[in-house]
Amino acid sequence: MTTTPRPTDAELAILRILWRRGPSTVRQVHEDLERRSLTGYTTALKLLQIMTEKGLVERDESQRAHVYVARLPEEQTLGQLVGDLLDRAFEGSSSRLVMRALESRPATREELSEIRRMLDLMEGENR
Amino acid sequence: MTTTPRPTDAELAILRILWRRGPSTVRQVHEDLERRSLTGYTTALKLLQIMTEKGLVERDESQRAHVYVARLPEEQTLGQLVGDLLDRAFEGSSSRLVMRALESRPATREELSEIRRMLDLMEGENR
DNA sequence: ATACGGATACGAAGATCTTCGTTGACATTA
DNA sequence: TAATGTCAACGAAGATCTTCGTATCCGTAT
Repeated sequence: MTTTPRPTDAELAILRILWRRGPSTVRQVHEDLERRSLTGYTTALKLLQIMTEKGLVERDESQRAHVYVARLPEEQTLGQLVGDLLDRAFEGSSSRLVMRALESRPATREELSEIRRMLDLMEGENR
Repeated sequence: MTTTPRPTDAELAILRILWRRGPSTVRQVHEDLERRSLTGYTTALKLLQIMTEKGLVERDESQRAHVYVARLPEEQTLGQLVGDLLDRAFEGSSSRLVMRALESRPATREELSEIRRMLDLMEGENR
């Protein structure tokens, strides 16, 4: 029963880096982070330490420069985030959420057909 | 240029009540709120005061019991929330978000076909 | 050994969120 | 008019978030 808290904005930014890069040291995360925001090295370090306490990441201390990894796969965490928003704002109705998503960021034609493919898949499943 | 900050969890809960009930007094909001969570009257009051400062709600002070209204329509605020999550977590790709939504909360057959209808609509639009 | 450089640990400050107790204003009623 | 009850205002406490400065540890090169 390993339930992790919802990551904060800053934490999510770091998770995204870890998902993309794989296992990384603080320095690597910080360098990546710096591209977008101007934050100090110790800020990244502190966040990673807190995220370790929360169970959002895992730390390998066998090397001098500790190596951090996201504990949950990207899909799972993003699914939780969406599910959370679904509950908090949409009364659990995915169709309402999808409607808002498509209106707020009009999808390309490719995306639309990709979504259709997913719908076909889902319908096939629970038939 | 009326940009409102992203509502917090507690603020969103109140907005949802206001969208559903329409203009409401603190007492009414509190009674509604109490159904789910056990929070005090002054908590609801304080939240509504802060939300007024932030511009999330508007206050009519002409009566002794002030009357509060959500400043933005539900669709717009939810659209902002989804757009925000889209940027923070999905690199703006709505199809990826839709995929996560449908996997994390399998939709009913009715919802699925409703989503299809929306897709048809969208495709029709930007053709 | 010593000094240097790169790394983590610690602690703290300021902002924001959530909650509530207390106070004072004001209207209704006895 | 005095008592009672309802309401908003205020302030504050505790939690969490975000950010850093400083201290400390430790390997490596002198």
